Amino acid sequence: MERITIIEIAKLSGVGVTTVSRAINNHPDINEETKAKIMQVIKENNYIPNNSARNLKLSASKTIAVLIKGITNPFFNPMIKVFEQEIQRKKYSLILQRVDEKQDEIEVAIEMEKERRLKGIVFLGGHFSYSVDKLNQLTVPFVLSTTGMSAESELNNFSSVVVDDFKESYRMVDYLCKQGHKKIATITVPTDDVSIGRLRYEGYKKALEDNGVSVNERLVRFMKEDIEGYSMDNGYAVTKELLESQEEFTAIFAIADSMAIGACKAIFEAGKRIPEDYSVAGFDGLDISYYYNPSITTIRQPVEEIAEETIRILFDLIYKKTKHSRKIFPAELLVRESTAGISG
Amino acid sequence: MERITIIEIAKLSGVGVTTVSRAINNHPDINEETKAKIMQVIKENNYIPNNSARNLKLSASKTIAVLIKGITNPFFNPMIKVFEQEIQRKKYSLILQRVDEKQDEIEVAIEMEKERRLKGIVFLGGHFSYSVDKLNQLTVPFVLSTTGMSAESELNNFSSVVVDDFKESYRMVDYLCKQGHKKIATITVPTDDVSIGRLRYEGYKKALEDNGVSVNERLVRFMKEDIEGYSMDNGYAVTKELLESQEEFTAIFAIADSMAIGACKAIFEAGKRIPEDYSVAGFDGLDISYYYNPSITTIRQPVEEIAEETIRILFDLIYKKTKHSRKIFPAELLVRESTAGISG
DNA sequence: TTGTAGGCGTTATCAA
DNA sequence: TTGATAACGCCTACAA
Repeated sequence: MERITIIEIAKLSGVGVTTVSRAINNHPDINEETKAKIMQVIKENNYIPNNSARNLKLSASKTIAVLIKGITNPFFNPMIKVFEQEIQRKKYSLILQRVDEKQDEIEVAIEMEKERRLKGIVFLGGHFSYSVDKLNQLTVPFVLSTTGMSAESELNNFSSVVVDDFKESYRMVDYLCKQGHKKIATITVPTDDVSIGRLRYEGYKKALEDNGVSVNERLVRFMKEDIEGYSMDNGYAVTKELLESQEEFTAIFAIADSMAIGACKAIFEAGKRIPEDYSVAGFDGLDISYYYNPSITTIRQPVEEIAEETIRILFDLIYKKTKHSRKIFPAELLVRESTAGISG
Repeated sequence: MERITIIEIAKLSGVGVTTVSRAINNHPDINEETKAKIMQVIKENNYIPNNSARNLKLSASKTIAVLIKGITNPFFNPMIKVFEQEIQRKKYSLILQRVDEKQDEIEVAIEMEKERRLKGIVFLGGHFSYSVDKLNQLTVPFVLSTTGMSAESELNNFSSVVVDDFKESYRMVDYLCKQGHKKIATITVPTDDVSIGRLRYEGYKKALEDNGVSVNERLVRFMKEDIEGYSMDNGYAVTKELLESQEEFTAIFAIADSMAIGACKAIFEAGKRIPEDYSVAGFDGLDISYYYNPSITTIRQPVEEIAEETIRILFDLIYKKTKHSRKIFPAELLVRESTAGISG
């Protein structure tokens, strides 16, 4: 099976390559009959234009790339759906690109921009390490969506749509405190981590502090490095260890729903009940946090709205040449079955 | 920020383009010093080779494409990990390509093969509709992994790695029957569906039959068309309807774990218990089926092994020019908390 | 309405 | 060890 080019098609159709090109790309100046005939020949020979050649020649294509760090995270699923839908509605096409945990998303983006002639980029998840000279290589507009950022100073340099991880985390832990909990464990990221996990951890600490509870280091548990981060397995392993340590606690706050579910399993295995013996709280608002038994108290991020706003901003950037804009969505505290108040 | 080409780099380095190309691609015949100098210039100018031009020129690249139908399905997560790992180990690079539910994966593959000069392709999930002339357009080796196939006759025409969905489904329902269940409901795919869901449904019917139970149409429930297929939401909605129908049953077999979880929720909401009032069984062996409370009885597909075998076969096809080979893995019946026997 | 020819950025051939 | 140059397949002035 040899590859067939536009030239063959032209010969077979008895026309010039230009005409074939016109037929393919729906150009106006072409006789309907010749076009039909050409399309016929194309069908018969299973001709498919070579995209590399096309991209090489074309200066721009109507495509948006969405780079996802952690594509296996179910948190992104509803967002991806919105992206597909909205981008299609704008008659653009979407390239979904997974970025490895260790990969530098900006480098990937730079390369993609050249190869695919992108019109815009969405960075989904991960932590955005700021690097001016790299950023400057990105010539097309981009928006950060649910991406962690470390310092305030960075905020004005690019567009982003996020929730306030610190504040929302604070809200959850504050709620637990108000419910009478004083010994609140947490499953969080190692202290050298700089992702959103870090912000959620800070919120935890501040909430305890404001409620007159001092942080008990032995109740602060870090994700295991040798298990996939933010996974049920990790939450399970950490909680199991915590339970075995005999350190007393009445509630546990996992900085992600997935880990909260792992925590539940460990608690059940220890023969304890939720929420009678331990309250469990998560973060994100995954579907499974609702379906789990007991349903899990969590902070729901408005993922659809975030995704929609991300696209809106991106296209504003593309068409209206607007400046960077930054949107922080409020999240929602969903009190469900996995937490209860305590008296005493 | 203008795009910079190899020519600029050549000028800046005071050499010819060929030399620059050599430096980039680690060709042997090049002076180390000039190479170092060129690399320096490249760094300084943030030059990145244009992949379109490269692909256009190159006849082959060491890349494997994995096309996934339903990328949001957590079932594929562990498989993707294996693919990444194994393909990297072979010094190949991997392109993960999501395929829309409505898209024709073969067409996508054909286009990708031309554009990216693929060495091999893996089709993950979905249903493989057989089409000789399309298949013939695929000039590189490919393997179907956990992909549904409708007729026996198709089996010998290409390589595949699967479990026997019919048999494994049969095994589960047979187990339920042996546990004393006679009124077993199922959540399955609409009858016009031709995916793996179909095979699992057939297994259900056969098992009932062999156990002397006739199929009660009112206990055969189809996924809702207006809700995402194979989702918790779908399992929930269907089960809720079933419960409200007052039709009696003692067990429910969902052809996917996700739907089994939705079923559990509906049952809990109705104030019933699992497994005391209803047994619930799933299929796939997702992590969450273990973590759920109660843990869910399911058929675990050996996903890692399937993924490894898929890659092994693919590279055999590529290097050894072997003929099509077909591997069927046995799955495992995991009896857990969500099912119980009944006496009656 | 159609065709010719030049160029997109890269690599490979061949000669120097 | 290096460099000029011809492809790779497509699109688009420009010419007819």
